[in-house]
Amino acid sequence: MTVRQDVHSAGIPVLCQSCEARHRGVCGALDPEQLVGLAKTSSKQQVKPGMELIGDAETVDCYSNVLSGVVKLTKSLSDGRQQIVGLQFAPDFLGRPFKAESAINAEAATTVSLCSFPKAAIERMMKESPELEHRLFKQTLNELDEARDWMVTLGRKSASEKVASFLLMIAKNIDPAVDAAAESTSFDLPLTRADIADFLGLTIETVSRQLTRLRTDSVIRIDNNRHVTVENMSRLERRSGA
Amino acid sequence: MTVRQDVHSAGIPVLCQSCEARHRGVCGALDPEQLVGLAKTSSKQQVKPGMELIGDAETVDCYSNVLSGVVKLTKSLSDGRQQIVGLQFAPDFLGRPFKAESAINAEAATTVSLCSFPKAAIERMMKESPELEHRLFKQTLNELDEARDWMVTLGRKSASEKVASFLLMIAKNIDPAVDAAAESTSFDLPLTRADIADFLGLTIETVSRQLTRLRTDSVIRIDNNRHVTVENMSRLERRSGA
DNA sequence: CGATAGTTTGACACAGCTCAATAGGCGTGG
DNA sequence: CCACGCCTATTGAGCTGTGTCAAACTATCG
Repeated sequence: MTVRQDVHSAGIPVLCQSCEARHRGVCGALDPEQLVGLAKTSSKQQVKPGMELIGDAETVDCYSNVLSGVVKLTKSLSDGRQQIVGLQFAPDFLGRPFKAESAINAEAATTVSLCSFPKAAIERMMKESPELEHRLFKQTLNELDEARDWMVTLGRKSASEKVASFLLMIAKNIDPAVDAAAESTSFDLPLTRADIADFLGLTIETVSRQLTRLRTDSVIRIDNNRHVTVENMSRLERRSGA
Repeated sequence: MTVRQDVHSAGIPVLCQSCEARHRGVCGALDPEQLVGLAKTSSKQQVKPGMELIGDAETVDCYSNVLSGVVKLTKSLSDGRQQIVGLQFAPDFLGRPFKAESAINAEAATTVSLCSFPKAAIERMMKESPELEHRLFKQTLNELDEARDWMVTLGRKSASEKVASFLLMIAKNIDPAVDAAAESTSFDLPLTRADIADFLGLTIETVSRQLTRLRTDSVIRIDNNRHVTVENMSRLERRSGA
């Protein structure tokens, strides 16, 4: 994508010009002047898979935009059982407003690039600009809708339906254009089998068995453990239980 | 509770004067003038258990405050399997801002009293008063936190831990003062066994068995099927898996 | 007092878990 | 280029917790 220097990007920090968070994310709420102010204290960073971004019960002092990659939000029981309670893709906003301590863990599932700002800067800007708070509110409502969708999956679907639902969700996130009509799609799984298990409330073994079942039934193909090709979208959808 | 006509309630509609939603709910964001405006179009109503408040995929044209009782938010799969994805107590706000259609069902679990307003009135007021939107945002963040807590319960806890967690949650909601230190508490279950099963992703039978196990282990007592006395709060907590 | 809806209890089946062994992918170093 | 080791994923065998189906029990209300 070429960065055009036209009326729309006049006065916008270089950092932000081609940034997805400005187009579809929360930064879209800010005018050039505010962007400049924020860009002064913000910093881009690249994070390797497995790195912890926010620790449970840790004081959080920065918020971030996810620019690429996938972040997993997890919660754990005292004995180590873990559950993924959310996945964040670009250009999601990462952080829990109005709370000093995080109740969840955030960890890079893939290589992730982030744009981080000090907590205080965002909170000041939220007071000045109702539009920013409005955008964050809308994202939170979407996350709540997603969380509730997954509660149905966790509570009421069988293992094979869970795995099918997961693949569908990933396919739709990677390529928002795909739907049941599409013949086939293909993508890299952003999660390991262990992560998928933590996301679906299953064990690694069960996830693996269900994936091979989908493979032997030629609903999907799997290459190199990570690359999935959905051969037949509508059959996958029928297996998702929705 | 007597309604005092003092400086704090000057100009406030009679309807709102002793209303919990004005004290702890979203109406606290409104000034007397706005309350008067809203009260003109609002109406209190009483709803019997089992009544549907919002239908899935139905156009919603009113929002409500829950004034008493418990509302269950549910989602269903096409074959009838059902999952409760949220419970709302007074003074929660009921409704999904910025969306014409609801993706979930809302149903009275107990007798519920509501204060309802036209959707348009709230949305107009939200534009005028950032403080109102701010309160709704905060409630949504809390609901998201709760939803994620339950995802751990749904995905990773055993049936007995689920039932214990459910009893703890209800106890804390009925009497916010109780904690592990408290010797015992007692309350009426706002849900039937079938509802509890739908909430925990279990069957009626499993819920029943786990409740009798808690009873025979004298962690709780049950009278008339609905009234529960927690004999030993900390033992219940230990069984909840947290 | 019977009717109805909700709840409990029992016997059995099976989906998904556990433990254990094998296979495959990938980077390192010879 | 192959050999090795590490990590991740797959496959198998057996077990167990929870679901299923059916029957008995209880509360509530006309």
